[in-house]
Amino acid sequence: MNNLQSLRGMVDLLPAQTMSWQFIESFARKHFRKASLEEIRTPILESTELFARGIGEGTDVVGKEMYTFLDRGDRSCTLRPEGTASVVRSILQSGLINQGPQRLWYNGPMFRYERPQAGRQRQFHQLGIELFGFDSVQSDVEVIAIGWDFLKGLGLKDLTLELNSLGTNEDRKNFRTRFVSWLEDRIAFLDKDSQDRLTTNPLRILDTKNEETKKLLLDAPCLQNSLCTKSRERFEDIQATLKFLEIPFKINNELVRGLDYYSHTAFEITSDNLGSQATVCGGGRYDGLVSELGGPETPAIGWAIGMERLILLIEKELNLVNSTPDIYLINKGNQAGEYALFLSRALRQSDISVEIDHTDSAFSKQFKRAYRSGANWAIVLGDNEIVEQRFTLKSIKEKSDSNSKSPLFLFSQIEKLITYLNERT
RNA sequence: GCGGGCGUCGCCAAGUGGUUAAGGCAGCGGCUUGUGGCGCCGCUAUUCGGGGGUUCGAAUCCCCUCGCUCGCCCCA
Repeated sequence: MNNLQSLRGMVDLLPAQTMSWQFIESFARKHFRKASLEEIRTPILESTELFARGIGEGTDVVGKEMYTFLDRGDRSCTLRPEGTASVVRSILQSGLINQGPQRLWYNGPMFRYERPQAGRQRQFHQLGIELFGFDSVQSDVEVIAIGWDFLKGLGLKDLTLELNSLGTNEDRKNFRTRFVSWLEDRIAFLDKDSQDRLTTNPLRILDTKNEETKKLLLDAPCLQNSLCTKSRERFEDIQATLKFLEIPFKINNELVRGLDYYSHTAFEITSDNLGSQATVCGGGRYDGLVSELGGPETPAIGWAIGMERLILLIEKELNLVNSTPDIYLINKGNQAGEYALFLSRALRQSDISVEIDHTDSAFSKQFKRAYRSGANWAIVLGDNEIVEQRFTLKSIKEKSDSNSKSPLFLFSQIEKLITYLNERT
């Protein structure tokens, strides 16, 4: 291997993959348009402070996963690790926040300094939506439904919607106090990771993978019991509304989103067809974020889909084929090459896609490539055609003998050819 | 940051101490100055991720290093 390689965790999207990406992106645009969401595009680079304040100093993302550096003016800059903080900053800066509720979507690269594995890269892409200015139960459910319908609409199966409520900041504070003191009494029975988290991020202990700790936690105080009546009723309303819409879900009380700004509704859509990183869509409500970043108190809710994970599912569950040209233009000889160029422009102007063979190699080779190109038709231009002022059209797809007697056309009759092709394809 | 697996041609690979490193795909040329997935013939790695060591002899054994990959952590 030479040393000109992409950086670790930064991957190229080769022609074999871009078909799937385009498929998802165009489906997303249609889907979001129907949901009356507008696209927003924000810079990839932001001030470090935005993420530190928005995501939370104590989180792993801010603590050890950010691509942060000083620019030439000694400002601390960070490649965005997620989209929400930037979107909030943008609507505050532009004043959109004062123009009524906002319904937005975005799509773009995000960066986190982690060890790559299946379904995780250092540069990855998130497709997300954010609604600002709504606090109703219905707005939560609409956001979930938009995500659910999007993934279902793509044709994916084996999806599970997992749901939890984190309550208000107040609820979580109360729970944290009870939970930590309960754990401190049993600290000796905790695994090492959980002991560490007791001081850094105790709520995440609920997510432990350690079997012993899991058993221990069965008797632990749970967040649900610390929710105030209002929070609890709200969560029940969410569930009832999802049932009304016939969107299946599973309550997962261990679901604790890793970013500080979440409150009330938290959800993930997972798939069995991913590796250990099973979450394809994650989101929730974050009523405190806008004010945290200096704006007016504004309720907000959204989600993000990991594009690479979605691609994994699409490639596994769907069968997309790369596009092929309509016509492969075989030509040999300098003059034929010039005519081929001329002809290709006329055809392309009529929305017919054409691939020209520029190799000037033996006709037999060019035919082989024509076949492999996947084109339905081949046009042959050589000395004979030049002399006789015509070209030969052959069907590649229908390989019958009659095609060798395909009609001939004068150069001046390109329109006839176009009509003919349109009728045949 | 911590574990496991793996690096032989553009791609997929066989080869586990002994003379010139299989094979397949793709590519190029020919059989066939101009007609189709096939067939046949020929060409394409002085070298096995990189560096050092052991040995008469290393792709094969040892050490170091780089990279990829899967998992932990965490998240999309």
